[in-house]
Amino acid sequence: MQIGELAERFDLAPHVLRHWEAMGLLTPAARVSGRRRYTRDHVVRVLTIIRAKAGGMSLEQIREMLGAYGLAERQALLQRHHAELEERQRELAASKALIEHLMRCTADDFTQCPDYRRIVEGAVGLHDHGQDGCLV
Amino acid sequence: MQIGELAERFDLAPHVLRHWEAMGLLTPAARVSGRRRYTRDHVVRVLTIIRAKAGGMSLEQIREMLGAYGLAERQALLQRHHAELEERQRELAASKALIEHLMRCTADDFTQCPDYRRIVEGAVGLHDHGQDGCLV
DNA sequence: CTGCAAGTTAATGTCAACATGAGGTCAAGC
DNA sequence: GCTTGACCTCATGTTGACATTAACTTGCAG
Repeated sequence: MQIGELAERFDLAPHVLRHWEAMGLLTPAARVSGRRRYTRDHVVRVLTIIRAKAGGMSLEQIREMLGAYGLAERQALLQRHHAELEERQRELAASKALIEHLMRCTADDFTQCPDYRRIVEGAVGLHDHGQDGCLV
Repeated sequence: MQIGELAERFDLAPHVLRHWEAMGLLTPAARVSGRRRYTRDHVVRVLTIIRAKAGGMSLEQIREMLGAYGLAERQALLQRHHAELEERQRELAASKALIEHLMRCTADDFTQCPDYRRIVEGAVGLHDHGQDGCLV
């Protein structure tokens, strides 16, 4: 398979695959008269990269993970990334809850809505260390 | 409240707040001898920005949302962003499932693990339009 | 043989979201 | 009155992940 076909399968531009290769994420198996030839393994690898990106990993992190051929090393990386994903899920859920509240809020300027302020102020440790109303 | 204090509350660098202001996300209420003075409203606004960013919105999107003072207009934006968040949640869940599988996989090179390949190939529409084993 | 589409490398451009640095202002304390 | 520290503006640098362009080669159709 040549670069164009592989790229099209995943709706990528060919230069993206070259870029990933330059970043050390992809290693083309062979060249036929200077052109990259990809195998089924590469398909799996590209999919892995795409999925990992969708999960918020940087190319650098993905490179590490793909480069970690030792079982133990890889599992440690996965462990870390799994924790990151859960953190992201929590953040997403919080943002979504906020948005859902805003969607129900009919105030014209939502930053004035008392419910909103309660939620948002509870979200971070904002325990009001300005002790009176004089927060000019 | 001055910029340093506000920034410190959210563990931000002051120049980030100035940047957000330059991008039209924040409008300082007043200047006292050239210096920005922030009110409680700004605290709410900063928190809103932070939460929105955590939810994956770009500064541009946030600017739009904060600028949309009409109820209807805002709700439309929120609707869209809510859908985006759900899409992200699905992606995150898929990535997490993949990682969880990888954590259980004891193969030395996980791209060779049949279970993994099944999952990953099912994930995208990869209905194998290379019709035989000759995918060189 | 002649195009022409699709491949190649290498260099450079883009974009968002800051980060950093230069050079200046201002109020408080000694 | 002089230093110190937090603030100011304006300009430029950085980073990550590509996108674009230029100049060239290759494989195949007609």
